Amino acid sequence: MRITTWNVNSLTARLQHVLDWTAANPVDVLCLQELKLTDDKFPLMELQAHGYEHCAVFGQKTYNGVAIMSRHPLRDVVKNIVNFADEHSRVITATVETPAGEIRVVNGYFVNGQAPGTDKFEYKMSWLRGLRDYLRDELDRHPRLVLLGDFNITPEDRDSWDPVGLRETIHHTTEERDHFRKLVELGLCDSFRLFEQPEKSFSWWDYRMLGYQKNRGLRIDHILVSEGIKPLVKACTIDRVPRKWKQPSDHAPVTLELG
DNA sequence: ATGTCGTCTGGGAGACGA
Repeated sequence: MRITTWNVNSLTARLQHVLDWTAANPVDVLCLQELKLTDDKFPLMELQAHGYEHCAVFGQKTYNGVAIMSRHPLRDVVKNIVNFADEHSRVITATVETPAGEIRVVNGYFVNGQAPGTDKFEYKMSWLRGLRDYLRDELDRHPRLVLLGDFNITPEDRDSWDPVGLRETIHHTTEERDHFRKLVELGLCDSFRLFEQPEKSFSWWDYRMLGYQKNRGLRIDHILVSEGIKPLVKACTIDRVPRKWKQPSDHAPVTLELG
C-alpha cells in the first residue's frame, strides 16, 4: 500500500508527467496540489483509464486546487477546512477503503505566505490555526489518519539548502515551524524522519538560478501519520526522477509505503 | 540576480503568484 503527495504546478501542463510517473510507480493513492484548473477540466477519463478509478477533486481556476486519486473506493469527502472560511481550494479529505482497512487522508496545499510581515503571512498563520482545529476533530474520529501535501514549511534547518542565509525568511520562520510542531503534537509523526535519509534531501527546487542542478532546495512536502498508522510505515521516500524531466513541476513526489 | 514557470487578460506583452 503506497500513498503519494505531489504538487504538480498545473495538472494541465503536467498530465503526461503524472501518467508516466504513475505507470512506473502505480501507487494506490496519489494526492495532487496546485491543479490550477476547475473541476470540469479535471482529466477524469485519462486518470481512470490509468487505474485511478476513484477521484475526489476540489479545483479552482488559475490557482490552488487539490485532488485525491485512488485505486480503492473513497467516501466521506470533505472540501476545505470545516469551520474556516476560505476563498481558496486548498484542502480535500477522504476516507480510502483499502484492502487492509480504512485510512483517513487529508490532502493540503498550505498557504505560501510570501514573506513575514505581509497580509499573506498573516493569512498563512490563521489558516494553519484553522487546519489544526480541524485536524484535532478529524483525529478524534479517525485514529488511522494521514496528513500530507505541500506544507510550504521547512520543519528544521536540515530541511533547507541554506538555513543560515535564509534564517527567518519564508518557509523558515520560527512561527511557521511552531505551527508544524503543533500539528505534530496533535499526535502526528513526520514519516520521512522515521528513517535514515540522505543529507540534503529536498522536495522542491526553484526554477531559477539552476536550483535543481545545484541542489538548492527545500523539504516542504510532507507526509504526517497518526499513531494508528505509524506502526505500519515501511518507508518514506522522495523521487527526484521526474524533477529531471523536460518541463518539470518544481516539486518532487513523496511516497509513503505501508505494510 | 527583476534570474523561471504557468496562467490570466485580451487579442500582445505584462501582471501575478509561487
